[in-house]
Amino acid sequence: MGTEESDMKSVICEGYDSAYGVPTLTLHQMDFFDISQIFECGQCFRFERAACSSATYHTVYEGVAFEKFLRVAQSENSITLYGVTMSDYLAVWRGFFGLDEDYAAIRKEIRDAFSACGGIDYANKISQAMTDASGIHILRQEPWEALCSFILSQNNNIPRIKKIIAALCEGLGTPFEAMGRVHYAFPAPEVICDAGLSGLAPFRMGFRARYVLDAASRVCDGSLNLAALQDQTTKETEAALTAICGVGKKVATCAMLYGLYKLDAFPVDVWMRRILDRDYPALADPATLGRYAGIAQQYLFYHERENTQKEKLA
DNA sequence: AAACAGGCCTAAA
DNA sequence: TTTAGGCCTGTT
Repeated sequence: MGTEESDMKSVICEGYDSAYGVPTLTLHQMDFFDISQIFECGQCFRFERAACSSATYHTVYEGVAFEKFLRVAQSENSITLYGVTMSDYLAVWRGFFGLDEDYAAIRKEIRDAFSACGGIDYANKISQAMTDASGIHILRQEPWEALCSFILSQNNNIPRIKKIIAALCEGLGTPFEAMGRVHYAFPAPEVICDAGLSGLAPFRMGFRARYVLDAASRVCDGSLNLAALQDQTTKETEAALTAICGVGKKVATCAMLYGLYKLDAFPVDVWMRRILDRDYPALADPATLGRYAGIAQQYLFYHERENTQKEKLA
């Protein structure tokens, strides 16, 4: 779907940052892209907002993905990636950020799908959410990391999920140096298998530890092949994932949307249940929302969280 | 202090 | 096939 074409819309400039002593890549004309929304919509647990004293940029995030550290800064209509060359960008970050997708076209398709389900009323409601959350992209994360992360997310809150994952990576992940600091890759399934329950204990996963371990052992013994699942249908993949102890429909759907890039996967958690019952009662099955249903879900989720936060402050 | 947090498992109807 | 409890742990 619109690969080269959508890239043409942004102008890419290679540069150098003397403060960090690293190459940079700046992408201009970034429509429908907001790192704050992307990293605060609950899809990713390893990126945090960083201090930003620059006059050029208003927001900075830092984190690790694909065993690489990334610092990314955003201004009104451009982003700068630190420590990134053009080949890094093409190999990793372009896909990670979903910059090969045409979000304008996706949004149109989502609106049409909602219209087909509930008429102009539903179309207008989803359009409102898409306007408020217009900078959301679904990240292409590592399958194993996403699966683990969402196993850990169950009956848990985001700050603690982040804390557990950070501890897990520090404890078992391979360290590497970048931009003057030490960072940690997400530990491979083999490492988690070797650690066993006792090795995982320091990370305070609680009852989720044996779930993570079961997932890891299935990957290690070959009964679960995450890479192969990328080519399977969403339904087949869900069956394979829910075979893991501690992985139900919701966790499996998150792993598919965020880790296997199945954009039609529509996770229904307690929040989404509430939203659907209240605003889209005629929508019996989210699967009818088409191939970008998962992105629609993300718009709805972010929009809802923003509004409830505003209510709290008021 | 009791309840809750972006579910899932198990036991019991 | 659907429905209650309980679950590790940390916060409010």
